Order: sequence, then structure tokens, then C-alpha cells
Amino acid sequence: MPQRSPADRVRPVTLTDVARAAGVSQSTASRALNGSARRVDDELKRRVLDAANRLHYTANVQAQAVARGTTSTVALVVSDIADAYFSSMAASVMRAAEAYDLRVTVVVTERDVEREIELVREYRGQHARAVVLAGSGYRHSAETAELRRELEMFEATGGRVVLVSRSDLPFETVDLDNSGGARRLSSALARLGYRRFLALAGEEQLVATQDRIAGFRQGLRESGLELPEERVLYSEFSWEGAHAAVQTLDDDVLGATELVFAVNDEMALGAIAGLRTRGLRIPEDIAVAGFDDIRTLRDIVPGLTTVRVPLEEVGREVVARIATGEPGAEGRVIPASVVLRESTPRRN
Amino acid sequence: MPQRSPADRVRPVTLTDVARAAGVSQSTASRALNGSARRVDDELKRRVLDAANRLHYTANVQAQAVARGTTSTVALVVSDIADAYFSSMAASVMRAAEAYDLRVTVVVTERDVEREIELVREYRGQHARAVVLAGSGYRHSAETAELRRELEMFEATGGRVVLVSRSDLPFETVDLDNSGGARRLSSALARLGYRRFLALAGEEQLVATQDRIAGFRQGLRESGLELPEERVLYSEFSWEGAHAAVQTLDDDVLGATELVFAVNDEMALGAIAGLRTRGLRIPEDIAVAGFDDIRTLRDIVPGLTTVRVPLEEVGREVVARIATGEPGAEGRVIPASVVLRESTPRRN
DNA sequence: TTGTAAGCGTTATCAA
DNA sequence: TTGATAACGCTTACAA
Repeated sequence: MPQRSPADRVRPVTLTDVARAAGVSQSTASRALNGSARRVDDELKRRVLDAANRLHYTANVQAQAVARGTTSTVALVVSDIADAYFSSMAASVMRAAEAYDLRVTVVVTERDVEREIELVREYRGQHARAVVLAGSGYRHSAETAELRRELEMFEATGGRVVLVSRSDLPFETVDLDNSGGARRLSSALARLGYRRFLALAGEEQLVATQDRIAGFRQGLRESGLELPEERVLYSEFSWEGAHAAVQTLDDDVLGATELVFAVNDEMALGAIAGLRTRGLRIPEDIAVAGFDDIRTLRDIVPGLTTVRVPLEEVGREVVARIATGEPGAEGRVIPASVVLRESTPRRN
Repeated sequence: MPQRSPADRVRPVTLTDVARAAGVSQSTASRALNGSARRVDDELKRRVLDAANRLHYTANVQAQAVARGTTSTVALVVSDIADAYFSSMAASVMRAAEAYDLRVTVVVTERDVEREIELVREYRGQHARAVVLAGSGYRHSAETAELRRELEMFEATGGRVVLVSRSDLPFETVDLDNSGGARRLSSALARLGYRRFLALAGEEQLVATQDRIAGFRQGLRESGLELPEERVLYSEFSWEGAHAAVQTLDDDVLGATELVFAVNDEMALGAIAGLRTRGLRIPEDIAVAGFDDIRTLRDIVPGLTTVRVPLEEVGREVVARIATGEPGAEGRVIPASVVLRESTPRRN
């Protein structure tokens, strides 16, 4: 491996170098290389481009940022990048961003609101063009007020704030049809003949969780069924949380359950694993449904019934709002559609 | 949503503002806020910190970067962030980076070498502290020479280059025991009674692919078995590639196969899906093994036999090499261990 | 220990 | 259209 002593470390080629090599002023070089309203004489432009190529010049983005006072960085804040839901969303945002020449940088909170606040602050210092909060958000949390203040400052200095699927903060939000999707799911399940449900929710104050539970309940109600509060289990919002939750469940509670609805697929999969270690077969002994339709599901047997969230569309919508600088079509909600699979067969 | 006209856009608070508010010079403020060799009088320091807090000051990282000539950004270049292998690696690198106060930014190539080259160039312009290439790498590709030149320039300007599991370029590499892992896997499979294999590889020039195939073959040879070249199927290095590959396979080829070894789990899962649509049961009709032990596997039934790559360790090793500025312990190779599961039961 | 002043690599203003 | 020259926000000799 070429071990390089500080001595032979090469000074990076700067715009000044290019200008000198091309025999023009720095300003002309700048105008020729990095777009600007002004036009540059073709001949000079050629010379500058030539010199830049020859010297392998590449612009110092930080210096540009300082001079311009803005960047094209979009910070995507997620809870956990190893989670299939977030990594797919990241992929879709990145893809969409390309068209607008925006740089996306993904950053992880590990579900820590303090960390979220810190990050927003940091990105204010970086003059990020936008910050996208894709995590879940806690209703009524003490820190939420602090986060809100930080976001306001971020906006005040010219940045854009976009939230995904969380209604706990007064900023532009790309809404998913959480409650509608859950409602249609429970209706469909009722039509399949299911009557006795158990719901697996994330921590109680999680916004997305609440919406999905509420929608599920409403769908049941419309079918003349019920989801009593004691049939909603709150646990950590993760595979592990759900896994542990079903393990510690009373036998009679489980015995009285025909179908377990988890507020997202990760939890549904954790629940399935937990149920199986209890000796239950899916779906013969108990049915399971989730939410999100993460990519992982293509490999799950039996196929998991879920509600599909078109993350590709989420990415496009997020980026569109940032790029246009306008609050997207008012009230545009990303649709969510029920996908029935083998984990919830028709009941006789 | 608060629509903010450019008019009431607030000028960001700068170090100068803080210094003025604290009644000290800019340099003192700088020294007090952002570490420096020099010590600042406690009283003054307190005043500066106070002022900074009061004004919600946060440093402009770009300006710091310009002034210092370096950053603490590590660019992690992966093929696809929605791929479980890469997203787990990203998570592990990020976690490890925290301890050294390095900022990780993940960026995606979509398996395009051109793009990889562009990115390295861009990160040279950003004075990134390091660039980590975690994608696979093509042996002998024409563009590899170009990529190499770009990486050399990156290093020449003071950046560090770290490769993960690719031996096609002469830079510091965190090596996985690809061939050893595959060798032990095939030995174990031979011991279980398997005799007739089919290997599913990525595109022929992919380095990791070749190493794994070679190791697998060697393990068989040591057990007195063979993997003839015509039993190695090359396809796109992805779920879809493997899925398509097994679909188009001749019936007699498949009939003569007891076990399919895919060079990574994604492909193994794609193969399983493809085999199933052909009406084959896993493992009753045909056994399958993969490589990587991605997180997804915890939900796969039957459990997939694979070779575990400890990504957590990879992340630590990558970051350690960047942070220490030294080429890690010479020849340190990340171990890879066989994990036998139900997809490859003992054969009678 | 503090402050002054000169950079860092760009962009933007304003004459020429 | 081009080129001096002054920003941009920060760090860091160098002097005090």
C-alpha cells in the first residue's frame, strides 16, 4: 500500500491554478467552469476547460458553499438505516434527488430525539438545503418542543423542513395514508372472516403507530367488529420488540386470537418468529398481517398480508417539495393499498 | 405550514456575532468554541459559551473546512443502499465512526463504475477525510485503471482510501475471508453428503464472486469432489439475476443438482424464489446455500445455510484504519464462519 | 492569554 | 465580456 508521507502530499489544484494556466482571471475561470448567469467567450471558455482537465481540477465544494451561502445538500434523518423501510426510502429519495442535482446524506438517530435535535442544529450550521425527518415522531414528548424550535431556526435561516408520515410537528409533511390503509386492511380481513384480533403497536406515543391502530379499529367498527383497548399490545417499535411481546403473552389471550396485526412489517416478522417459537403455525394456527410491504417480504413464506406504501413515490414527493421550493399540492397524501397474501387465508 | 418569504429570512449567526456579544475578539471566540491547542481564560470562555448559547450559534462547517483544509467526512460508496448487506455495513461503519467523531455519508453507485469514478473525484473536491469503496469491483475492467488514477489523486491530496473485500486495486483493503469461508462451506456440505452442486455467480469479472467460487471449488476438491466450469452459472449480481438464471435453467441440469450455492444471500434468495416457481421444494427437492448471513435471513424459512460475515467488525476495522491513519495490522482478514441451517439438511 | 491580520478557495459586485 | 477587489465564515501565525 503506497504509504504517503505528509511531505509528498500534493497541494490540491485550485481555481487560481486553472485561471493562471489558462491565462485568464479567476472570475472568468469561475464563470466558465461553474455555471453562472454570465456568458463567457467560447474561445476563453475552451481554454479554461482545457486547463481544468489537464490539471484534474475539481471544485472545492466547501469554498463554494461559503461563498454562495447555500449548498445542495439534503439531510435525510432516519431511525436506522439497516431497517428495510428506511433503506428503501433512502434509495428512493436519492434516486429522485439526482434529477435535481441535490446531494442526499443519510444520517441515523437510533430513535433518539436528542440526537435528532443535535442533527438539525448541525445541518443548520452546514447550510443544508433541506432536512427530511423520516423517523416516527413522538406525540407530546417533552423534547418535541425543543425539536420544533430547532426546526424553526433551520427554516428561518433559509432551509426547508420536510416530514414524512408524522403529524406531530407544524411543518410541511408528506403524508402516508396510514389510517386509510389500516382501515381498508381491517375491512378486508373482516370480509375474510376474521373476528378476533390482537394488535401489536410501537410505543404508545408514536404517531404513525397511533394512526394505524386508529384506522384498523375504525375499519373493524365499520364491519361491526371491535378492537378493545386491552387487545392492543404496546412494545418497542422493532422486530425485537414484537418478538419479545408475543413471547410473554398469556396463553389464553393468544388462544382467543385469530389474527395478529402489527403496525409495521418488521414487527410482524418479529411476531411471526416469536409465535413460531411458541409452536404456532402461520397461518394454520394464527394469522398475521403487517404494514409497509418492505422488500424483505418477497422472500417470506407464507407471504405476509400487508399494506403497501409506495416508497418510490414518497421519495419523489419529498424531493419535489424541496426542489420546487413550494409546499407540494396541498393535502396530497401518498396512497396505501392492501395486499392480501397467504398469511391471512379466508376463514371458514 | 409557515410559508416564509425571503424577506424575513434571518441571517445565520456567525462567530463574529458571538465574539461581539461576548466582548472578545473573533480568535478568542474561535478558540473557546472549537477546540484548539491554545487555552482560553476560564472567565472569557464562559462568556463566549454563554453568548453562543444565547444566540443559538452553530459553527459553519464549510467555513471551518475551508479554513482548516480538511474535513471529518468519510464517504462510504456502496452499490445499493436498499441491499441488506450494504445497509448493514453502512450502519456498522456509522456506529464505529461516532467514537472518532467522523461523519459518514453514504452514497450509491448503482453498480456503475463511471459513477464511482465521478464520486471519488467529487470527494476529492470536498476534501473528504476518506473514501471507502465497499462495492464489488471488476477485475480487468477498462475503467478500473481510470478509477485507480482517481483514487491515487485522492490519496495524493491527503485523503485515505479504504477498500472492502476487493483485491483489484492497490490500496489499503479490509479483506474478508471470502475464499476460506467458501472453502469451509463446501467442505461442510460435502460432509453432509452432498455430491452434485450448481454454483450461481455474479458477473464473471466480479472479484468477490471469483474468490468465493474458487474457495468453494477448493473445498470440494479437498473432499474429492468437483465443480466443473459448466456447473457455474454467471448472471447479474442480484436477486433478480439469480431469479432469472434458475428460471431459464435446463430441466436436466437442475435434475442433476443436489445443491445450489449462490455467491451471496441476495442471490440465494432470488434462486429460492425461482426454484419454487418451478415447483421445487427447499430443501426436499433441492438444497440451497448462500453467503453473507444478511439480517433478512432471520425471517427466512427454512433457514438458509450461509457463511457469516461479521459486518460489525468490518465497520470497526474500516473506521480504525481511517482514524489511526495507519495501515491496520498487516494482513488482518475478517473471518467468515459457516452457519448450517435447514436449507441444507444431512443427506442420506 | 489575547488580539490583529493574513489566509483558505470561491462567488459576486462593480468598473473598465 | 472581462478583471480587480471585496466579500463569505472561519482558523492560525504573529505581535502585543
